[in-house]
Amino acid sequence: MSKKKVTTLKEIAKTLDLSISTVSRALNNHPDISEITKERVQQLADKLNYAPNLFAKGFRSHRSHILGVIVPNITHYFTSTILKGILEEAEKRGYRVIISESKNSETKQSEMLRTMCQFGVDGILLALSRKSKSVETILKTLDMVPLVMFDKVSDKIPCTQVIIDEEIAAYNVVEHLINTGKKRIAIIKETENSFNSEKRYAGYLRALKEHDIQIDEKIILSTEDISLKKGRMMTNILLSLKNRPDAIFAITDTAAIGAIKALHKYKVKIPEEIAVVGFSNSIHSTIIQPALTTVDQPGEKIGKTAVKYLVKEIENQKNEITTKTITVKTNLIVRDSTFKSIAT
Amino acid sequence: MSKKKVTTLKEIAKTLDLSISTVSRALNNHPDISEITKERVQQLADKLNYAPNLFAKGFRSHRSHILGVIVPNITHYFTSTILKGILEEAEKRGYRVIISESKNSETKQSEMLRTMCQFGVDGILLALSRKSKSVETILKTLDMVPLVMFDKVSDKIPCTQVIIDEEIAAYNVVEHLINTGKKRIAIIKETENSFNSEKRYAGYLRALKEHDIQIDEKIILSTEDISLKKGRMMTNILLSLKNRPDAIFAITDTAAIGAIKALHKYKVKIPEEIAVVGFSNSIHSTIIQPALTTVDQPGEKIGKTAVKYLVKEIENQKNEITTKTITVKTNLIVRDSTFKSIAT
DNA sequence: AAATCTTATTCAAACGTTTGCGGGAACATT
DNA sequence: AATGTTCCCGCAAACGTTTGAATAAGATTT
Repeated sequence: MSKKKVTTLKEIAKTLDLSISTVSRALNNHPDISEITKERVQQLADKLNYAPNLFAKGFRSHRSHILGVIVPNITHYFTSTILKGILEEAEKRGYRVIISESKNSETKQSEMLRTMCQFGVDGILLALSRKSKSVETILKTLDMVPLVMFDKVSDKIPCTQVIIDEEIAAYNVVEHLINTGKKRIAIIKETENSFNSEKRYAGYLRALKEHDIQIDEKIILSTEDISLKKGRMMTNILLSLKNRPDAIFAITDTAAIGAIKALHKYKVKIPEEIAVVGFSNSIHSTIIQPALTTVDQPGEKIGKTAVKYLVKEIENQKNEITTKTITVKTNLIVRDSTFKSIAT
Repeated sequence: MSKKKVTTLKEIAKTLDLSISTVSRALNNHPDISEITKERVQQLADKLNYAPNLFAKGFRSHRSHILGVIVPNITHYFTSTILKGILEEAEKRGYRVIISESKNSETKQSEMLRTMCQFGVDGILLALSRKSKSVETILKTLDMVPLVMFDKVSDKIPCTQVIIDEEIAAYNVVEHLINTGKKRIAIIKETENSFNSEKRYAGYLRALKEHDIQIDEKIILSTEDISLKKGRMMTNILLSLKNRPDAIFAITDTAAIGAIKALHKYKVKIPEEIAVVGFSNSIHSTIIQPALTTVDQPGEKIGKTAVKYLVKEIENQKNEITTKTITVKTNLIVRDSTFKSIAT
């Protein structure tokens, strides 16, 4: 029964005995139109529940007021908080958002960039899929439509990027561990192809150096596809060392939880014997026992900021490429896995 | 530098010395066009990277090939898995998806329905926000555009609905508890305005009745806005009873986790003294100790099914209202919180 | 040889909106 | 009375596509 009886400018014009253009201008508050006709038009429009045909509009103006978002996986909690921010900010600014999952496949990602361009989005927000080696497609879309990257970015792409202060965050983590008396801090990180992991690792190294702590390769563990299981496995390795670490910094909350589970199994006391820190402040971090010390990444803020910059670029006529990098501050959240509060 | 140098039919027509209509028909594989011109046109189109202007197309055909999705909260894991399914199925069928969060506000939900209609989506997928009392706006949009509801639905709205077998799932939960020897099964549910909670409660009651177990109002607890904290509070109440339950069925995983935390605090053995079951198979359920027995809801399948039916309705010319209710099967996942496997 | 049918193509209208330009009316200025 | 201004408003083109109807040329039938 979808009777699509939509009102158009023509109808309003006819019943009010005006021209279409006058009606259009009246509704757009054009100065050429007298107040009284504006009033008449507005009233009838309201009564008839007039809504401009977005297609006709976009068709003429070459503006869709749609933003495209590509992320590896919406199911990931941190990602979903970013999306929340994106949705809110976009909506506030009169944009719709279409979302696609690249599922960590580079070919899928490229295809999506292409179809989104063709679809006519006004701009694209992109979080890189893992192992995005070739930036060619991205560069190509870059001169089709404004692009802002967030979270997972690459310095090979000249565009504005919204990220968190990975290096500083990691530095703070390690410094916190040192402050609680830890001297032998292990790290569980990803292999080189993860941009974020590398930066966190850099923060780890700097913190150790600045606090005059020897770096020991034996307790620097890398893995591809980091996960809970991997965190557990890596921790098992650490436990088998003659010279065990007294703290584990896992580059990811899930890996940290894996670490905690492994420590539980071997009845290692957390944090007394070995402290554990994660990264992300995922929802799990308060579920696990002991509650996990971690780095809170303000997802919504990242999303909002990214939209803000993208819209600015869209509405900026000059069409210049901006390559600004915006860094959003993180927060170290100290919980029982590194420092037991009196309450417990 | 966004040089929007897009190829149009006109260009192709001119360089090939054909009319625009011929080119259009050639690309759409119209039988009137000779094979050799079709070939010529196709080749040039490929070379020039021609992509039809979606606005012009939608403008004429009144089809946007966009689906609108409204959910209370994308951040909720179960919801995000549904979205994943929606995205995948929609993409496969050539539709884009725009997503909005109603944030459990009915007014926001109404507004979104309105703006989505105005925007020109071809169909809407809706998960009701909590406490959606007035279905008026929904009914109104219902005769503007095809609508399919999922997860949180209402029987007051005549449309196809994709849900899970809440009642049976709950029945299975309770039966499982009975099979493990439990005789005094408490339930932590939501107050009446939650459709799903009511159905689960019905399953609970039926299971008890069919197994000749007395229903005891003292261990039937309701709360508004169920949460981890509420789960913990309710459990505290249960623990304070003279006649404690030997199992707790929390209508929600998070509440179940709250229950487990409360039980931990009072050193109650799980499952020996009190077993705990949740509902959702959220990611937390394997993080918590002991791992939580829960009901797995196939989110992706729900999403895919919903899209399937919506698209069918969109592409069905007859425009009849269908009010089918599709029930997707759930799976009881037994873990340590009700039945310890030998391994542990 | 005229009429009819095929086949391949073109014409032109239409979708709903915006916008530059032009024009008429009213009013003020010379 | 002629000119200039200001204020409102209408005309018509344009955006890119699809599609029914018209056309032209060639093949087939009468």
